[in-house]
Amino acid sequence: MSRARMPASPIELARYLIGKTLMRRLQGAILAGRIVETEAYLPEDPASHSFRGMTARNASMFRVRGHAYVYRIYGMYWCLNVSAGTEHEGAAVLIRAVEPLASLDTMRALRGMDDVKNLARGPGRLCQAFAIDDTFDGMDLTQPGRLYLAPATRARGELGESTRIGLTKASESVLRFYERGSGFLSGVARLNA
DNA sequence: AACATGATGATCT
DNA sequence: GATCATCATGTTC
Repeated sequence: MSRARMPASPIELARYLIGKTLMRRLQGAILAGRIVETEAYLPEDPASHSFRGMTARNASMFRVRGHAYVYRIYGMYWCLNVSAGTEHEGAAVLIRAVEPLASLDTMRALRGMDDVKNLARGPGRLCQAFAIDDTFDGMDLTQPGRLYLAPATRARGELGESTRIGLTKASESVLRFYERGSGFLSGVARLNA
């Protein structure tokens, strides 16, 4: 995916990434998923890790758009973001869910379960299904490698938007985006209408 | 102490 | 099937 074609606005990037493909090379297998749900996290956003400036953990959020920001949540899961905006801006797009497209059996093995609908729905599950951890933090996702972004495999459906999920701060901001009608979304039904 | 979560089991409709 | 409470767990500030 070309960085030049990625919108410089973090919110626009969150919308742009819906429908695009997340690719993962793993021991000869190519895992692929269609991004169906994202959230934007902005510099002046109390819920954003970048809100209080750059630290060792969030440094990748301050890179130019298209780099991975991976962090650990609740002591047991990883979450994958795509850095957004310009260098030093401090924004990111959280990839919250993908629709599995290829190497589903590898994902099933990594997740320890069979149901396709639940393989990669939710940021923690997604990272487990794609074997993503902190070794990916800071990686450029615009170039083919262990993990990268690729064009959509089919036309995108209608875009939906809602408040973000799981937040205590800034929970009213409408910064979550998803492909309407997808059967692979996280969150509750009323947020997916 | 809080946390950008998910698995599980209880209690509904 | 939906919804809700509970808890496991490590890092950050």
